[in-house]
Amino acid sequence: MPQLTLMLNPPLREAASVIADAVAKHRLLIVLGRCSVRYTGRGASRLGPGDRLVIVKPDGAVLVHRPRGYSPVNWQPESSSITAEETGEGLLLRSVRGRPREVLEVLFTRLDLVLAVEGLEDTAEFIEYLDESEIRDYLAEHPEEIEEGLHVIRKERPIGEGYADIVARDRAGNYVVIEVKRVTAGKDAVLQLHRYVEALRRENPEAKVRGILVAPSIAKDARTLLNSLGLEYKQIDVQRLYRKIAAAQARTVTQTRSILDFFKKKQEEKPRG
Amino acid sequence: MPQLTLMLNPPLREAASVIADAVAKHRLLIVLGRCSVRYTGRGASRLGPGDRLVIVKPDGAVLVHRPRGYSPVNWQPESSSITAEETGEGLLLRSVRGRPREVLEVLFTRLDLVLAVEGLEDTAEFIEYLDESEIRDYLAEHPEEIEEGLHVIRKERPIGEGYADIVARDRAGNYVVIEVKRVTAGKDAVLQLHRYVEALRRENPEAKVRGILVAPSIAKDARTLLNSLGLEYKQIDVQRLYRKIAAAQARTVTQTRSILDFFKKKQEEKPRG
DNA sequence: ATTTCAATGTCGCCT
DNA sequence: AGGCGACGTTGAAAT
Repeated sequence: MPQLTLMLNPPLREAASVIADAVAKHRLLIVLGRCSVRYTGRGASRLGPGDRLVIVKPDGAVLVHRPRGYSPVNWQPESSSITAEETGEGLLLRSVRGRPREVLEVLFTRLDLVLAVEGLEDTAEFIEYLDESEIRDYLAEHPEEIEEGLHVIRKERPIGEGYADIVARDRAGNYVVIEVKRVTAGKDAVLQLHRYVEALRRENPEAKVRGILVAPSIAKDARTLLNSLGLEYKQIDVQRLYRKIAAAQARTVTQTRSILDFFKKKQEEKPRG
Repeated sequence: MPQLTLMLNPPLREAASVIADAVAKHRLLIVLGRCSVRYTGRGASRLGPGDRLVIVKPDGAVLVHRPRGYSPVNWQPESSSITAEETGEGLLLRSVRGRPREVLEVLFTRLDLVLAVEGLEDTAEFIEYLDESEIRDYLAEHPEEIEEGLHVIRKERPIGEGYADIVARDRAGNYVVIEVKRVTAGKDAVLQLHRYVEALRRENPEAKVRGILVAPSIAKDARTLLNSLGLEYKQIDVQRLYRKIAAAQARTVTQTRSILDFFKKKQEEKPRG
């Protein structure tokens, strides 16, 4: 059970030592109060006084959140070194990152709440489904989803400066470079594919090399660009593929972290779904 | 002054109504406790039980933070609709986003702290310096930093599908497309420049079009690609440019949000720096 | 609403 | 440590 050290509306001086102690002992620290923020590093920013929530994690990550929005207005990644001290202007929380050198300073002029938490336990594994690699791996196993007669040579093939998702040969023996996207493909995806096709052509000047962009949809301009580059587009239904992936895994040995877990739990949740 | 509603180690049932009330009234909500997390939407994820910090902002943004790391393990952007209720399994906090449809569920089995905050005030303007546009604008005014004799035609010129940072003519009358980066340029930057050069060539088949990538450094492979595409690279010293930008602004009319403010404050801070 | 691009992007993987 | 690409990228600006 986590142990809490809590202060409500503490004087700055009193809070300073508690905060300094908390960060020194790598506790989770939560501070709510009125502050100004300064950041200098890769970029630079200033933020005048306002009520904000500041979080310092046991690993040294710092987050400054305004009352609105998903993203912190300022932050510092893990392993920043942190100090806290009372100055003439207020309570200064200072976080310094080494490489690249970046400094984040939060100057509190009023504290509403200071909370230090010790003994947090969180060892659970974070499990993600439905990412691009799952689609890519399935399509590599089942290239007929893209085109009949495709024979996969390899996945994640290093080509030139990057990696082609899948390289295959078609029925006629031509090389086929396949780029997979799980979201709408833009021209960046088209150019990525183009680059791999060109690189493979340079490697095999005698061979014909096709390029197929596989995605649930494609932006209009990206489609135009794709056509002009002589590339092809194959639409896929991501949801349908996920179901197939789950079904395929159901037929194989039980795996941990299987996409099956995802559908199983969905099932339990909504027996009528 | 913000008003706090605080509960320590509250029973789930009791907390449920407080939490539901807080989110309904768009208060900042901070919850610390043991929970599991499920997300389904563009992707999908599962996270087993562990101690976490959950934040619900007045605008409906939701953040689930583990004890380590900068980024939330799960989240929901602003304007998600949120409900909280006690179920047989625990206290379920549910956030639903409309388009795209995404559902985030946090199931608490133990609560260490529940805090609702009303009346947060934060109207200060967030001021950023040293972003790309500042470099671009300065270079457009001082193209000699890139090459002697350059004459800028325009900035942010729409070309093909995007915008070239700067388009100029060199001493020989050739078109010069300039792409500016404030960080190490990768091949994406090279390809971006290449695309603009090609587009301008199509627009002006008779003209010679050069392409210059301006960046503090360039990745090795990106350099190779750049060379093979017949493009050029001009190194810049970003810190030196910033100083020049500040100096240039010092000579012009006072502006709000000037980079000068940034250096001024630095000066005050370190009179001997 | 869609497209495009920057970002203190962050994060993970690989060399 | 550097390069590379995915990300539930997010966010802003322009069309």
